[in-house]
Amino acid sequence: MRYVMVQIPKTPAPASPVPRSVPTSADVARLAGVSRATVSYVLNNTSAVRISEPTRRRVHEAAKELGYVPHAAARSLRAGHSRMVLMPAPSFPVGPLYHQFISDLQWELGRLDYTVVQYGAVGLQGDEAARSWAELRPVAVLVPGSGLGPKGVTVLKRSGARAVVTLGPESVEGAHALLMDHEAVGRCAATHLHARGRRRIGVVVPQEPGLESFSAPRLEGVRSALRGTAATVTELPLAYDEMSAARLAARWSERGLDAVFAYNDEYAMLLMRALQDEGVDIPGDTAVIGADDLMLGRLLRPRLTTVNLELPSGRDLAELVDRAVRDPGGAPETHKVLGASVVHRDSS
Amino acid sequence: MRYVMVQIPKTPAPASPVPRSVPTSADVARLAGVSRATVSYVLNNTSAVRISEPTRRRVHEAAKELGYVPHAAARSLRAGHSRMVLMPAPSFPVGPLYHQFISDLQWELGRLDYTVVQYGAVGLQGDEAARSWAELRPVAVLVPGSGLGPKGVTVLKRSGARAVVTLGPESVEGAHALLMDHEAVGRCAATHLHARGRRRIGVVVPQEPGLESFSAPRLEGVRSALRGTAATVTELPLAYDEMSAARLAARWSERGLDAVFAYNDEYAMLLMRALQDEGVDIPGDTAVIGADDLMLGRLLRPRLTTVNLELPSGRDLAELVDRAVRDPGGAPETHKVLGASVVHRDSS
DNA sequence: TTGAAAGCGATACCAG
DNA sequence: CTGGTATCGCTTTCAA
Repeated sequence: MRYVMVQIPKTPAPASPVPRSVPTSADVARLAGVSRATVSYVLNNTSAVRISEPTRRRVHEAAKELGYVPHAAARSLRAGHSRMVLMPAPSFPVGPLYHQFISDLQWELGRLDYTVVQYGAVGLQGDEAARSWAELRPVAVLVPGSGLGPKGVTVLKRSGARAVVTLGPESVEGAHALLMDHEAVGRCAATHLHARGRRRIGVVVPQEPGLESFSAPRLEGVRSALRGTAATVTELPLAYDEMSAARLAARWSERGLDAVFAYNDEYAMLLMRALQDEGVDIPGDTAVIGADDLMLGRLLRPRLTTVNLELPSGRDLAELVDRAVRDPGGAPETHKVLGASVVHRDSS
Repeated sequence: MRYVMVQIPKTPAPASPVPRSVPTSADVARLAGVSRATVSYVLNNTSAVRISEPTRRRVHEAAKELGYVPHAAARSLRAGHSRMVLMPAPSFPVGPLYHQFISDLQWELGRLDYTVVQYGAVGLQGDEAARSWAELRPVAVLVPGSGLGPKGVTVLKRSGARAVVTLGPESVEGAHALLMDHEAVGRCAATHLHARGRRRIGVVVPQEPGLESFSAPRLEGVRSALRGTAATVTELPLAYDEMSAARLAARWSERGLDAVFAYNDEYAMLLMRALQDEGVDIPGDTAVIGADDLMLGRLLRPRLTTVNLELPSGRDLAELVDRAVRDPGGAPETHKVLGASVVHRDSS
């Protein structure tokens, strides 16, 4: 049942009259009795020009009185460039790890005097999306996931973006790349399980949309790590709810799996609980390993073994962006930025 | 230890030459052999004017050849308004609930032809921040949390924002408000615990910064629900790590608490595990209740009792925004938008 | 020390 | 049907 918003009756609303028009620097100039140029000089503290103290005061007072706020679009139009770093808002559900990363990044870019803008470009696909980003004339674009093609990169560069950085599984021609090597996550998990004697290995693949670009390489990583061994790999579709987990667990013994890599800790916890409820002994009958090293994984019993992922520091990425902006001609850099390492606990 | 980005050696980079200048509609006009006006008509499908088919083709071809992308800032400068809905990126860590809400909202506003932009204004405080938002001349501003004062609202309105909506614990003069009544969450939890005979009630208060604006009202809600009863309320500071939880649990018996409301499910899970490790029986010795109704709370044993929060639908909020934009003179609406209800499981 | 004016890119009015 | 042109708000050169 959908929750319905309930309006609270209002005390006689003053309904503050909408100001007829937004004050411009011309209004400030008029009120202060100076020219627009002078206003600009004063408000921007232009050092190339000296303005008398009385004039400065008059301008500042006029600006305050009118509630003047400069118009960013007009300014950057005139300047011919902006310091906006655009980031399409990720369409997939992000975990705390990624959220922390974004926050850091915003902070660090802020320190370098960039302005970070997350753009909600829902509904547009690939090059369409790139076009709509280009309309904002950002100085740099940071694209998470794998939605950008070489064509999109060209569009962005042609429209003045001095740096295009992708943050995903593969690098794109012409753009800097932060390679999130999700295959390494799968390899890491698989190697661990194999080393501990497991041979019939299941891999959970979330059914939630938007996660394929992570789950597919993780699965492929498992496959590649086990290639040439006697171990088998079984794909296990799983939705993020208890029913789906129960269904999977109910027929567990039929599959004869002795280990499972569960995509991440959340799916791992879900599945582990369902298996335990079915009487499967963990890690005796089946080993379970997750990924992301969530705090909560340590709370289950047995404590969950996991693959710890280390994202690049926001600072490093901010510096990469800044470097690229300053030297747009430079060769695209490609960095591997997923430190994957097993944290062995009790579930494997 | 900080993970260091490793650069991968590049094959001889073609270092695509930066295009000398960004194509404008004038360039398109020149190439197509028409005037800028005609270009504008063609590319915007202006219906008030008929352009011959051959001309249209020439314009489209020229635009494609040059990779022309219109300049959003110039356009909105000329138009005198934009359809940008600005949302300061929340500074607090957001859960899956909130993330889903934002996604929905973006989608729904997109359907109404608005463009949602999350603005990373880290480091600025209150009215400073409002000023920097106003520079972007958004048509509407959606402010999560409690960082906006009446003064900020005025600044935004003066600079042309036709709707200002706050999404937080209290309403602000002049702005529409979506009241997230976190006190209700605390009241809900406290009432439940009290009804089940608990009298010495602890309330977890996270030590992580940025959460005060949620935790304080939740605590106050507990207090107000128990006012006039014999029950006592004890504040329990807790950081989100196992050590902190263990420390708290170690001295649990001294406190003689028979119930705890743990801020949310994550803190509840953390604390519950620590208590169990100390031999505290749940719910026998101490009842535990969380909030947010996370999937993972159902995985612990005993299953975690929680307060389910229902956020408004993105669609409702999108419609509120649209309504406000169309009728900026209308009285500010105030809606209560947190449906809080106890989900009773086994930990209480 | 201050002011006049050009121009950033796109659009819409009014003539032709 | 198409082209000139004024205009949005701001910065910055050049003159005064």
